[in-house]
Amino acid sequence: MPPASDARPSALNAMALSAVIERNRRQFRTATEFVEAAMREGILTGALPAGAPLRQEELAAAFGVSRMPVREALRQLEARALVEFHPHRGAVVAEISAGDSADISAIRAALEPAALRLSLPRLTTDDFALAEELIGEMDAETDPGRMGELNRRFHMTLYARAGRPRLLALAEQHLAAADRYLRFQFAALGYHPRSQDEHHALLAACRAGNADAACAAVVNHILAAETLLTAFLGERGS
Amino acid sequence: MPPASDARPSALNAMALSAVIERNRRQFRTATEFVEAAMREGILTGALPAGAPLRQEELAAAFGVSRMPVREALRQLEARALVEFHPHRGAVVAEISAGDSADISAIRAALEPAALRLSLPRLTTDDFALAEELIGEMDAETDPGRMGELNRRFHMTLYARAGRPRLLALAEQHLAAADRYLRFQFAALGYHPRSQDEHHALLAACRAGNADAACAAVVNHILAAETLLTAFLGERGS
DNA sequence: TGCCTGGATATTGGATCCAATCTATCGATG
DNA sequence: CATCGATAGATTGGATCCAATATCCAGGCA
Repeated sequence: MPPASDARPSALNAMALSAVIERNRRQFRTATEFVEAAMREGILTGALPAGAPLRQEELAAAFGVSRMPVREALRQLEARALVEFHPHRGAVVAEISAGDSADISAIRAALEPAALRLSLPRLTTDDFALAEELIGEMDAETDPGRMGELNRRFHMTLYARAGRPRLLALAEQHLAAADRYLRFQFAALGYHPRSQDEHHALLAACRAGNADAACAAVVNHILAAETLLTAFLGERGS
Repeated sequence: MPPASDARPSALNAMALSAVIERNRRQFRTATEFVEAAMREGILTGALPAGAPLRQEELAAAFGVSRMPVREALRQLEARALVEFHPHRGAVVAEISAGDSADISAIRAALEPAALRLSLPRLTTDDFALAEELIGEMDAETDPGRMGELNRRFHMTLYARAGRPRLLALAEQHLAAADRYLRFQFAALGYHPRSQDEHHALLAACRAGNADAACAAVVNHILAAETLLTAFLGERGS
């Protein structure tokens, strides 16, 4: 049953998506790619909140295409566990939960140290400089969306030299998925300053070339955020 | 005219797919699910070889459906990196390469120990018995397809109690992807008996409740296969 | 003779149309 | 008055149809 009153708020606020839409209408060769990218960004940034019903007709109208590219995009997102299909009842944005958060954290805690260990020996001083710059930008950032983006770029900068495209894609995918949760926490609790300390510690270990310490720092960083978030989600009973 | 001089061998041999098709036509609620499952199995089992062009019309005819479910299925498989789209040139089964194999092995070597570590404390004697039975079946198996299936079930049995659905799905997905490569090696080199020793060692460590040893055994097992395969693929220059 | 150009063909990408089915409202009945 | 059932509406799943584009082959030209 939908939330009692408020029958169907048509949770798709075209407003939130319009920014994504307008930005890069021409950037993609096919409409399907465009719709897929826009919807993924919409889900990850929270413009499409968890549980929101995704009506094909509505989305098609919002994107100015027919239902078909929307359907194909939804299938791709289903394969990425970002949307769920219910037979003849349509698709909804995948729900978030404490269990799912723990799941994603476990995956991150497995993938990211592996990527870092492969990448670390090949990182250059330019990479370190970029990573440090990104930490600095995070200090000044207040918008959750930009913060997530900076955090993701910081992490991926350190992993970038791993030379394993699939591993990196998987890591980035789950880093982005974690963003959904971190944004949630960010909005409720505000920015946790210890995170920045962890970023500095991680970068320092990388600069020192200490792979074990760096990997430990990454895992610690991931699990610390997870602990914080689990407690928060647990309290809300969600 | 479709046949013409048969310039393109139409690498899709409906013969190979028919087994998959006939087996469970009724099992799926939607045609898209059915096509997606059948094609995924076809790719992973090698019935659809790497590089094979996937003509929508042809697949639709083979499955007895229209092009639309095929298109949606192809999009899902694209998201799983099993097929590649070339604009206006169609989709092909994703190529295999030494680099990709190393990529998948790196992912497995990261995910599977994590899953095992979570699962190990909760494994029951029944689980161990099933795992041992699967090893036994592998001894007698000669068909590469069944062998891959048994190997996958053996591994997943040990991870099953991790209680992390996404982590397990990801692990199984990459275990299946690795199967594509192992089948390749299997056909060329025959079965490598040391693999069974590794399976026994892994199971023994699990039974002893020694998480560190078990994880080390898994990683060793994965990397040993990878080393063998990389050498083989490297020789062929693929 | 070799290369470039142009048209024919095949195949995909996208739109529209139809059928199946789930939801919801409204009415009948115990 | 509550509960159950039927009918109407909405929405998805699938099929067919049209447009856009890449490939292929033939023919002309340097």
